Amino acid sequence: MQQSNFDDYESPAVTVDVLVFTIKDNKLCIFLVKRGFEPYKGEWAVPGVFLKVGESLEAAAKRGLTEKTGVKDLYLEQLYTFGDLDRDPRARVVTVAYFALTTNNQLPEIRNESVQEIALFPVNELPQLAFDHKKIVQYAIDRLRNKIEYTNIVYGLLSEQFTLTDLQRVYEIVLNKQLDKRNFRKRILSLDILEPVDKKAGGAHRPAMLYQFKKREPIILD
Amino acid sequence: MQQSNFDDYESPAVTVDVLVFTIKDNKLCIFLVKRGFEPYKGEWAVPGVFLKVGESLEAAAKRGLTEKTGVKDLYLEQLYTFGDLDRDPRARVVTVAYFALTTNNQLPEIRNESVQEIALFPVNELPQLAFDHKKIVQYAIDRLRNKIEYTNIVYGLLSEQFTLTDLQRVYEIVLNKQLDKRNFRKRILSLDILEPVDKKAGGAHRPAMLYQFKKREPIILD
DNA sequence: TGAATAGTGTCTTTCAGACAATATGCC
DNA sequence: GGCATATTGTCTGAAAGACACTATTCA
Repeated sequence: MQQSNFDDYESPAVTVDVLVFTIKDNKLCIFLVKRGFEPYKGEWAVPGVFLKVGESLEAAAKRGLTEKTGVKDLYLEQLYTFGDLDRDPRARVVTVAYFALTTNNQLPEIRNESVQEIALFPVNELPQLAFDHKKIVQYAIDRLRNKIEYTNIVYGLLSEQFTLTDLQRVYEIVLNKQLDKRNFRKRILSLDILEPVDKKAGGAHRPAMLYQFKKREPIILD
Repeated sequence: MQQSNFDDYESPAVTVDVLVFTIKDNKLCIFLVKRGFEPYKGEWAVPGVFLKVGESLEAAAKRGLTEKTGVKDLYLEQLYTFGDLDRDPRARVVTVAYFALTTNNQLPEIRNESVQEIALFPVNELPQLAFDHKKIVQYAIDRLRNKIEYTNIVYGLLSEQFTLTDLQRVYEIVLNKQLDKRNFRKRILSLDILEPVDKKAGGAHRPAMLYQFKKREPIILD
């Protein structure tokens, strides 16, 4: 970045989109909003906000979360920046996409006139999406599937205490495949990122040991 | 992204910075430019350009490569988007960083008045850098070191034909550690991404088999 | 005591890593 | 023949994957 005269250039607009994932009814779901304005009015889209000049990217992502979905995130990470020319029919818009994981799968009240409706969609049953949002969602799912293999970010999809069966179920839902119970437990416990809480879960049958993450912050494993 | 009135928002400026890596004198090096304008006039920086409204991010990255360093890239990938508030003392600037790999380590003529000088620096002997570019360079090096472990992008640092010793040397330079010759060859050949060219390299002693990549395009291994 | 879930161990295969001797071409 | 580089295989330990039975609690 060298040029010193800013006025020589017309700037593209910058937005920050947030892909919020959660688990509901044993499905990996994403928060989407139904647009209240043109373009794509009435269509479903990933929630997003315009970046303000006095606001960091991450702050904008958190604002988008709160303003549009009411969700407080547990895990937030920058995904990718999408800047194709024809993404937005109105003008040139570059969007910095973030993805977030949360255990809060309650739908908030709509707090913004730009949004007609908010809903959770299973990622396998997505509606038609505005802009290039289908591509962005798929990119995020791929990232999530990769990243739970070598980090501990799955904590963002679990309440503080959980059984190993709960944990395995989350992995199976995200990866969309079944895992062997013994191998899963062997591997997870060998990572040394969990600690038993020594309480038992109440339930209809044999209670399971409860665990929690030693640290609920991102760790790269191995 | 919902708001439909663009004029409600003042846009941050958007730049695209390009981190071009190559190997010279058995060192991993990066192209840097000495700035011709304030701020940071006379300091070294990563080459970059303002994103034009009618230009895709990748096109801007390629333009930056050519305008500032004359390099034609072999491999180009988006790195990360940096948007801290205080990155640029003049105004709010969001930069989308790309990193590129090339075998061309010739210094081009300076073709742009915003650049006083162009030079290659070994990544272990970096000068003081303008803006937050030190952080960005480190981020790119980390990405490169990770990514040559599970992709074939090292092809961007090698001429079309090379010996296994050449290839091993590149890995050792990038990773900054020595590798066992037998294990390296075993692993690389088992990946099935190389093919022998059946010529021999001229040299002072026993000639080595020449290889080339079956495909010189990004592949994720395993 | 039956139903449902929790919890556990062995064997095999694969991959990474340590390690050194022989082969070839050129001078 | 001497030198410099190329090329090759075995052993060991660790991790991943296939696979099935026992233990515990509650109704």
